[in-house]
Amino acid sequence: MSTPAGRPVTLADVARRAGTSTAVVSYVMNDGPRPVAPATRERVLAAAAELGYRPNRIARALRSRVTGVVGLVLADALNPYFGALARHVERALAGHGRLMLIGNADYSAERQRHLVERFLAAQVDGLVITAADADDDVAAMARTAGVPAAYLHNGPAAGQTPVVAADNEHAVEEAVAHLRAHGHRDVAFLAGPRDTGPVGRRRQVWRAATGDGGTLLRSGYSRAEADALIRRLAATGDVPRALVAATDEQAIGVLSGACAAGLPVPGRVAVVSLDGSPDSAHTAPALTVTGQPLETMARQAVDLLFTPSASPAAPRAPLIRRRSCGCEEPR
Amino acid sequence: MSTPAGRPVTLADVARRAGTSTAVVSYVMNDGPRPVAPATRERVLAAAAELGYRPNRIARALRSRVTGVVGLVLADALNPYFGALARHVERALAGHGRLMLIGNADYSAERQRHLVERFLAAQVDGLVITAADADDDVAAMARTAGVPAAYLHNGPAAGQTPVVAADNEHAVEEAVAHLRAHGHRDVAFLAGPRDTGPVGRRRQVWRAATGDGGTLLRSGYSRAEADALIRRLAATGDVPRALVAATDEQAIGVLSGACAAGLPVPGRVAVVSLDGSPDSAHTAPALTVTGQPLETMARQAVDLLFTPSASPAAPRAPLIRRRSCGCEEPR
DNA sequence: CTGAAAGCGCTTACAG
DNA sequence: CTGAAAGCGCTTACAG
Repeated sequence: MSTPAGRPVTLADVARRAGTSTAVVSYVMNDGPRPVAPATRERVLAAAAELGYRPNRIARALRSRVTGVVGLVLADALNPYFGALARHVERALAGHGRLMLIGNADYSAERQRHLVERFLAAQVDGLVITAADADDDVAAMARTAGVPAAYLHNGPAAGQTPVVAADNEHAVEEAVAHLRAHGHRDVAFLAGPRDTGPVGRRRQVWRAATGDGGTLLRSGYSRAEADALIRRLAATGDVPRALVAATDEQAIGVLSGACAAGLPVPGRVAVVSLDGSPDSAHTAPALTVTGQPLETMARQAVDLLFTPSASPAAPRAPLIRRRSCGCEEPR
Repeated sequence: MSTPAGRPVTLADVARRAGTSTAVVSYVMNDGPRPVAPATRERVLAAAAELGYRPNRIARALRSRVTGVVGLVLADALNPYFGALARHVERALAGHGRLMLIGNADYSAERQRHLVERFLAAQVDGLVITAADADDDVAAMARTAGVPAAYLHNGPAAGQTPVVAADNEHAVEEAVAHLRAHGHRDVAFLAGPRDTGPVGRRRQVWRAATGDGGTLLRSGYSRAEADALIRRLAATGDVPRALVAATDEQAIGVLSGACAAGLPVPGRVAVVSLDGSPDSAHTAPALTVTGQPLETMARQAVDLLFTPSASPAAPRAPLIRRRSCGCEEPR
């Protein structure tokens, strides 16, 4: 709706129509901070409705220094794990009445930095960062600007900013123990290219849990790269009998590579994955995973923005038994 | 960076330090609209750097009526098809120097309306909407507010707002023809619960292409529901020999259901899917799809915001031959 | 080429 | 309980 002039309706228009001041209109639109007489309130509400008044949040933000917007920097928006995390962050923010600005760093430290700069320029009320590069403590820029920030899933452990992540140690131990219970002495591990971040941590815990008893495999984090690795290994008969994949994307690549090479899962190679994003329940065969509590993680990170405190205890990722490990699938 | 007082650095601070006016500082920060003497420009730039000045985009937005932010309303952020679309929209917007506010409607008309309201209140410069409910022309609210909008993938055909979508007619015809070429006389179709939006259109085109020669199946749009359908059909031996799935999510559910039921794909049931999101290349087996040109679609929708015109021609979704239809996979 | 000043649409002390 | 007015940090005619 707009005034006859075609100009958007402002507070002043409503005040004029209701025969009162802009202060009073503001008080009724915001339910405070001063009381308003019921009769006046009614007049204001009626005027606002008649004119189709929609408050300008930008003007409000400039004056009150609260934009109602929080920025989320994602390492990789195309990865369903991060996609699910983003969805949960949006929902947690909606619970606080906040809108979400989202930006994708595509694993580039430079883009990550650029996004944080732009979000701060946009005067976000807070920043959630799933670090693309944990060596660059971009949250420090937020702190300097007085903007609360939290890392989610991955972030520099040494910095001042809290890092919310699942209990990866426990998850890896569960995964290895479960494959052992299926009778596998050697449990291989499919790691990323380098051992950084939470995925690097998973690799270390696996080594501690298996001693010298398992093969270390590496591939990029995409389905395509894990798929290619398995096909290559299949050509020489070197595919392990049991495997823990560092991420769901890699596990899904293992499944498609094994399928293409004619290697049955779990018969020829048993697989357990460590993310547990929603997708993992509907692969062929269904993936046994340690299910990261994404909703809890997202909520913890968002809550940290509004009530600053130390990093909360890392929530556990329970083992979800499905078919890929060798368990019978429930019907 | 901030002033000694701990207050954020403003244009006025920079002007004071550079010994000039705020107008001139604004001219150099924005490279216009008035010329500035080179020497003055240097002084301003130096002062800004020394103080760590970061322009307040909110203040700029209030004055200039340009926020630099565009809103994206998504029908379902957890669906990789929409996730990939969102990623492309973000990238296209970055090309125009815009940030992206994102909101998830979860297929609810009410939430979709609420998000558009909030985005308009946030004074977005434009709105891209993948409609959750094409019966409710929410873009009309944007038009009233003078904000450009475009529908992407799904939107009301009758409205004033352009709808960008792929050429679904051609895609379905290609899919059916390809399965026919593999020797299947009967080509079934897995549709959604109701025939609305582009997916409903696909169903109609399939019927036109097959006449009475194929079975119509229906399930919800989630992997889980398609998975359950196939298991149910398998129990009675009613799984078709060849199937076109309306969406990737359903096709992936078909794959996992068939795997669980011991039905080989493509041997027992050949599958072609109509989305072609990135995921579809790494399923087991890899999905043959008609690959929607998501990047082109996203770019078209975004460009429409900045240079209004009629809906562009629907880009085609080429058939991508992989394993699930019965083709040999390239090594 | 530069500066003084108005104004974008709100919120909020302050005075009544 | 209500109103007149200052001010958030910018941009941009306007005058010089």
